[in-house]
Amino acid sequence: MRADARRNYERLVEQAKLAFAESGVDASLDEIARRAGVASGTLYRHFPTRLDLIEAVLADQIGGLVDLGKRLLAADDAFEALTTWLRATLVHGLTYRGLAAAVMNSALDSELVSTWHARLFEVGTELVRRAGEVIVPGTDAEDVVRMIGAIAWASQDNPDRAERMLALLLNGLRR
Amino acid sequence: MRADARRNYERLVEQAKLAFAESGVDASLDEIARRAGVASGTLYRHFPTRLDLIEAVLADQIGGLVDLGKRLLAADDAFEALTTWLRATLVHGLTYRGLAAAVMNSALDSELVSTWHARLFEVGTELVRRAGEVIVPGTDAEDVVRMIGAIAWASQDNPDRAERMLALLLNGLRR
DNA sequence: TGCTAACCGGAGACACAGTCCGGTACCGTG
DNA sequence: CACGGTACCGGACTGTGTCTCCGGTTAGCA
Repeated sequence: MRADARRNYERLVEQAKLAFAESGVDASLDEIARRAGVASGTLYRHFPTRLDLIEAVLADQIGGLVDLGKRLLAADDAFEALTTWLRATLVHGLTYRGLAAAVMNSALDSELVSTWHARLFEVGTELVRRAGEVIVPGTDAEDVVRMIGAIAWASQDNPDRAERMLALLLNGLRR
Repeated sequence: MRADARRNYERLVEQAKLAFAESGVDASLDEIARRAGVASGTLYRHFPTRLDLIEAVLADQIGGLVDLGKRLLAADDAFEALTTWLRATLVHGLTYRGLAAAVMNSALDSELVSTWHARLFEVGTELVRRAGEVIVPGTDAEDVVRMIGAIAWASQDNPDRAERMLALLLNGLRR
């Protein structure tokens, strides 16, 4: 990658962070480009879709979550591990307004796309399966993962509500 | 209302039903107007917002749900009544793709708006409160109502998933 | 230093929600 | 029945945002 390209990439990620924090992940891409001092064509070249930009912005956070998930896969208490992962993922989903919707609509429903979020949810699915003996029999792992996305979506701007909804889900998962 | 206005209103509702069934409630309003043989200005005059059109299309269904809810308020088994309402509302939320999102984003988050859906959810909130002695203490009624919306949102096009998620919620509500 | 391909800027195409003004249709009254 | 007035109409137009594409520029390599 050329120096100017790298510079523009970094500027875009930086301005996207600010814009997402201000008005959610649905912030205008043109506006982000303008703030970064690049043309909109440049933004699309680096980030063909909005999710690409989102994931670039959240790369560190998602990477950390995937790592956490992998560590939890080695934990003894499967339910506790699952709880920790669910909570961490829920908190992640609340990072920016609209993030849960963007991810659920793009990453999970486009089975052709391999994304960071898809990897994150794979780990989660594995944690659900591993807890299989201590949760309600027949629980579909993907259901649980989607429930977290749904809770994040329904409780945007309200971490307390998110926590309460998570408690409902956890209670519902118990045998 | 004049005869031509009534005619146009009915045409719009009819075409909206078809368009929503085809491509969800996010179908282009211009396209619906075109299909109804009226100008887009006419559509907006009758239905200032998309939710107005949605509710006109679903007036009968929502009315029936509100009636059901009121009947359930008189039922002896509060948990059973709540379960019935939650399921009926969830099924309603799956009527059209995107309906849950449209409703949750518009009706519940705009506290200034009195809509059919707001009334539906009021009844639900009341049913949750009424079941207070048989569900987890401290359960926030609005949390539960929003969970239904969230489940509908996360399980679009997949009634089986919706049912499983509802089961998780119900299990989570039990003491 | 010169060449070339990676990369850029930004005008423009496209889609859609929503507005507004001159024209038309309907309905009520005489 | 005819007329007048207002409810209602059509559709051109505006605004916003996503996305494309072509001529111009820059960076990196030989």
